[in-house]
Amino acid sequence: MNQRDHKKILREKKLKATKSRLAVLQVLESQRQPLDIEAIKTHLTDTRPNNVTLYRMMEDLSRVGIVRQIDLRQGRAFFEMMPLEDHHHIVCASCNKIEDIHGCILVDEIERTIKKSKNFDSSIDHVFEIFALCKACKN
Amino acid sequence: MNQRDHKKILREKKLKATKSRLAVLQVLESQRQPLDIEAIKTHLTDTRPNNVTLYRMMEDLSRVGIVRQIDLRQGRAFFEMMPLEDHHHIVCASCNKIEDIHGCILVDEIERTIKKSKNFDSSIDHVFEIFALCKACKN
DNA sequence: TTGCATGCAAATTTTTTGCAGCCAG
DNA sequence: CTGGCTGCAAAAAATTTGCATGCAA
Repeated sequence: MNQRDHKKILREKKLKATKSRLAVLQVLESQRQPLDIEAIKTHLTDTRPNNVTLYRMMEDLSRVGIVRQIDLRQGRAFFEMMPLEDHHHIVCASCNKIEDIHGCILVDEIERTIKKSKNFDSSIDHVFEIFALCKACKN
Repeated sequence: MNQRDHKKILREKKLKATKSRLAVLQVLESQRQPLDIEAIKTHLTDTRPNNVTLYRMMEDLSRVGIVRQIDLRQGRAFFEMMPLEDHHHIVCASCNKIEDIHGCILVDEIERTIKKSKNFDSSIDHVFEIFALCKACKN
């Protein structure tokens, strides 16, 4: 994904392709793991949007499905690019190490679930995180 | 689950069976849906622990696995009794309505995932929430 | 040009910390 | 009795709001 792609994606969602947004998307893309607001700022070199802007940005990007919000039980929100191929995380409850879960088969499960639901008939997004103690922290 | 059971559960986890804790467990048990700190207080009739106490309580109860923490993307933590038979939720991204997902088959998926992991070999807990727009909010 | 985006200041909300007093075991 | 639990005050951290200015389309 290069900058041109991100511009296109933003435009399709009726969001302006501002420098800040493109920079943030670049960071999320390259880091390949959930980042909180501070971490996003850390990785931004030139353009350094205000925290308020970042919060509003992440809200907008989440709403239109360009990024997704992740809860790692650390008292604040984390974000990552909405994955093309779905994946999730195992999080160490002690040192917060994150390992990706690939090849997840939840799509079918979600389909089945929605079909049985009485209030819902389609899903926007989902989260699936496993919390555990990593081998290192067990000692 | 009556009060005697809760006492036993707390003792087994080396936590004292105080009035506050028993009252909170009673609330979580009877409400059968994730509650935040304010909601827990609302449902407490006589004993009304301080917010600080509630935060510390939920941390302890989560740590030992009596309750589990849920993220509903509402900017604060929700809690529910750790379910005997695993279940999860579909949450409306607009009105926050919650519907339970029963008969979830994630246990096997988690087993498989942990087996493939290099940093982890067992799990404490997991979350699986689907976010969607409910039929009412789609209009 | 025009309205969405951003920055700044300030407020609000959520969660944590320190310390003194309390009560379950 | 005694160490874990709780309350109160206060601080810290995360997130939101209002308004003036800026910039993408």
